[in-house]
Amino acid sequence: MTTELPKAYDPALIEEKWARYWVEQRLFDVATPTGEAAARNTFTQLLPPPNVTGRLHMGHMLNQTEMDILTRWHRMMGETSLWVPGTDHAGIATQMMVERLLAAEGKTTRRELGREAFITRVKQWKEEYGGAITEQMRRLGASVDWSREYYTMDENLNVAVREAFIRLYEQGLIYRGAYIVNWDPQIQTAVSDLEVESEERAGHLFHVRYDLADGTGSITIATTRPETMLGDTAVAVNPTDERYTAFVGKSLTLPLSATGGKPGREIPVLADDWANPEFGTGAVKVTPAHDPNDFAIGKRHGLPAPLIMDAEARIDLPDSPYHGLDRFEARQRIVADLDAAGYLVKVEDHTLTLPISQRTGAVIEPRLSLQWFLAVNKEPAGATTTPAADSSGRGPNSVAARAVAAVRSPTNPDGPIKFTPEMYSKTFHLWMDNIYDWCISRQLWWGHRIPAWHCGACAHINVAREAPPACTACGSTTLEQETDVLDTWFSSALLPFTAFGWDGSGTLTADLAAFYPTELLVTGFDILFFWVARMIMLGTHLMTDVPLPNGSRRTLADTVPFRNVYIHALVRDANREKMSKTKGNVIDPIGIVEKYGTDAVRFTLASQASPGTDIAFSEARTEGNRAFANKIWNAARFLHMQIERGREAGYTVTLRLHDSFALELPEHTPLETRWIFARLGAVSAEVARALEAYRFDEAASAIYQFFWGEFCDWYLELVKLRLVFPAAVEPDAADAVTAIPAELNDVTELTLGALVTVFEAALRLLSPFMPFLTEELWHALYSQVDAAEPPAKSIALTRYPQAADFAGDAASAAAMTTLQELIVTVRALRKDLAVPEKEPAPIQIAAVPAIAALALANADMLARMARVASVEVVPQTPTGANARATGSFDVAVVYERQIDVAAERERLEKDIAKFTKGLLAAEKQLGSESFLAKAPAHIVDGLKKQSEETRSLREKAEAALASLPVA
RNA sequence: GGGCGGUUAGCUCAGUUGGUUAGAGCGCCUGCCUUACAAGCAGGAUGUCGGGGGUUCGAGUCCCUCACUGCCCA
Repeated sequence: MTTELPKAYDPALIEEKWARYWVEQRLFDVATPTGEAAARNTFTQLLPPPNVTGRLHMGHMLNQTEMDILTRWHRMMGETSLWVPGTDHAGIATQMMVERLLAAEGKTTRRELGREAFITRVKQWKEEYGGAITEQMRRLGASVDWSREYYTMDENLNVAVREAFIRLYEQGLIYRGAYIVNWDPQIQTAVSDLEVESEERAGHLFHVRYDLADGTGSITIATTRPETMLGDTAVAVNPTDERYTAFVGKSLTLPLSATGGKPGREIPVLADDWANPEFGTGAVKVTPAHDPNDFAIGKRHGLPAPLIMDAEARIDLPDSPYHGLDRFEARQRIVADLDAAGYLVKVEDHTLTLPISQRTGAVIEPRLSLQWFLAVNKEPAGATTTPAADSSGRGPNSVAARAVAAVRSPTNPDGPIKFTPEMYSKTFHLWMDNIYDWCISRQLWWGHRIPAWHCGACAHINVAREAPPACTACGSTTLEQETDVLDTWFSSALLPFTAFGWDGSGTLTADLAAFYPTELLVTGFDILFFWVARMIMLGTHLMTDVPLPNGSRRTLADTVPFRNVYIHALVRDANREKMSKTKGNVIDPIGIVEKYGTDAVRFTLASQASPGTDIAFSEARTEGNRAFANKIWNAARFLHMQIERGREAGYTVTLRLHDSFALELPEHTPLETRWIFARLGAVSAEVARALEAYRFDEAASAIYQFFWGEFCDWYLELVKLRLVFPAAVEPDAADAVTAIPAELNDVTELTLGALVTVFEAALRLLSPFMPFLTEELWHALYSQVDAAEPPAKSIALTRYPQAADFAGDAASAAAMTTLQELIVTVRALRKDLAVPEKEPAPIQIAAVPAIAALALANADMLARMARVASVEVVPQTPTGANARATGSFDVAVVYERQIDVAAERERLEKDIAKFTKGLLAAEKQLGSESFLAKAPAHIVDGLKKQSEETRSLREKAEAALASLPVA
């Protein structure tokens, strides 16, 4: 059965079909290798889990394209190539989405529904809609192992999260404490520092007078947040600030605090270095419960820290006239009242930097609250090595210290984890050097609940796997489970081992034995700290207990979650603007895919994915790459036609898949076929080199250049010379077949075989980049050649082309290059001479005997490619307007038509100027003693040779110019 | 304020440890509907490599400095 290829390439007709086929046939499922096979011929990657609520964006598509290219490449290189997909339960995002849903449908709230029912509702939502983003992944052809798909709220994750928590708690690394956290009043939870962005906004600096309690004077403070004065417990001035020295130790009466006949509250004036004499008035109010810096001051001076706002950031002081007001409303009222009471000294315009919640966009309210933290710099209890804290005071076995040791950098060359581009390791270390404890609790309902029970009697915290029957401290049975859940990133930090069955027991599962550490993590810079750093911290800490397959204890290098991290660029819009919903410049990858096809978009992303540079996504380039796909499509149609003709002429067309054919070419193999195999080998080597270095752009460009610039533009045109089928020679003649020499027949058959062999190999080369197109054409090709089944269920399961698969033939490659140069020169000359395109013209060539012979021997090639009527070798260099000189030959086109003298003059003068410039530079260097003495011989020789050549070219150009008629 | 990048053709970007006359795609100009492909073919134009200084026989590449620009952290 043969497959008819439609005339035009239409990705819509093929992509969905193959996407479905790959999933249904489970082609990329990986069985756990055991025994010998487990001995590390694996390539394993973990998909950075997209939020289950998410929709695919360009960043995902870039990430997945890169991961898929590598996965497919390693698979085709014969490795056990495993790519594990999954999704993240995304605590805040998911909870918000379901809350919005509830509001929209039934006008109920989470609280009205209750915790249990709400969670059930979230799970329902996930069942129904949570697959959207993985559906999109399937559409993109991601060659993942769907049988291993994870979800960070899966039951096994729950067990693992609990075990990890308990372990860290028992080691004294998890603790609970009252600290200032970033409070998001919209969703009413603490968020980590990483989840806070800062934004500059226009605001005011309010100068407020605080009077001394003894009435002897006043201090004016400056604040951007006057509403927090309700919680002031001091005013601080710098100890070196002479303006205020006399005030230190005295008491101030807090303005507006005298209410209902009660006297105003008194607060002390403190000396503290934090007060900046340069800023504002040099005196700052101190609100320990609502500002991180003030909190630190409060700690230093033992100040009380009264909370003045509730979880929604409304004033929460029942006795105050501001009770119940939103913080911004309270600000206005308080400023008005201060003004009315004469305390407001002045108001300045001031640009302030506001902390904004990344998830909700709400202004963060720093708030004192009880939270759970992971101590990152602390030595774990029971650590085996003696703590010898470094200068930073960080324990050598602390999670941060191990993570730092794990990442390779110029200062840490033995680190087992290598970052690409390397510069990110600097960023990583810089961040790690300043890291502080990670707030891991969230006041949400959706997430892994913290396994702790508070004793109602003695307040002891019981951390346990299951609800304990009684308090372990006092025996009371009044226990209440902690309501907080864990930060989403806590569970995703465990993924590199939970994905392979880690349950906290220290058991080495077969999957862990085979796949941990994973080989590579491909991700964006944005989650370097959120996720990458935390995986490294928890992996290097928790995996120490799991033995190696040989039973020995893991060293640092075996505990790391991955050995390589490739950080890719950000995809921006065509104008290099960051894509954002508010700007409305978000490019939906699915829309682009529908317009141009997945293959074209993948190829575009790959070809622009140069490390360290952001990608300005270009639709024009995508269009160009769709044209590339179309080009290949049409090359396939050409092949099919030739195979059909061959069959009609009685040939058997055999597709000899990477067997000896490409390596041992028969003696009568024509030049162009020797050349194309040599090129195929060289390109295969280049692609391998590029992919090893994550140079997707170079790999893509090498393949593009080969497929279009060499295979299509040259080889396909040249084989038309060879594919002379008996019926095609003289369709009417009865003796057509006998008119063809047997030798020529051999060449036809050989060329037909070479053509399909090269094309099939080129498809394999392209396949990781354009999996759909190549799958379609590969199957179609097998249906066209002799009836045998394809050697695999998919091109993705075949061998990747490698340099050693093809005959290298340097002599043929060089000869071909010379002929190409000759053809291009003749074409250009013909154009200058305005020879009509279809009119053949003779040429004259002067060159060394080998090149002259080459031209004569390949006159047929010249005829086909450059309409050369005949080749005449002449002893003397042709000069004049119809001649050109190159380093290898001089050639003239014999044609009488007058040329454009002015244009020719201009061209020659330009050439001469260029040659002269080059010559001058070369002569200057060659005339320098020190150059001759110090430069390596091959540079000197090369320059000499080149300058001789340039001199000769310049002479010829001058002669040509002189021979031009005077204008 | 601290840190890390970037500045190369009209646009988007390559350019390995310094080495011969700096490349690609897109766009642009000219001519072709050549039976695989007009989503194509052939030919062509275009750069004081951000400015200045230095090291070197030799600098787009290394160093200093300035300018502009982006990102991260305060």
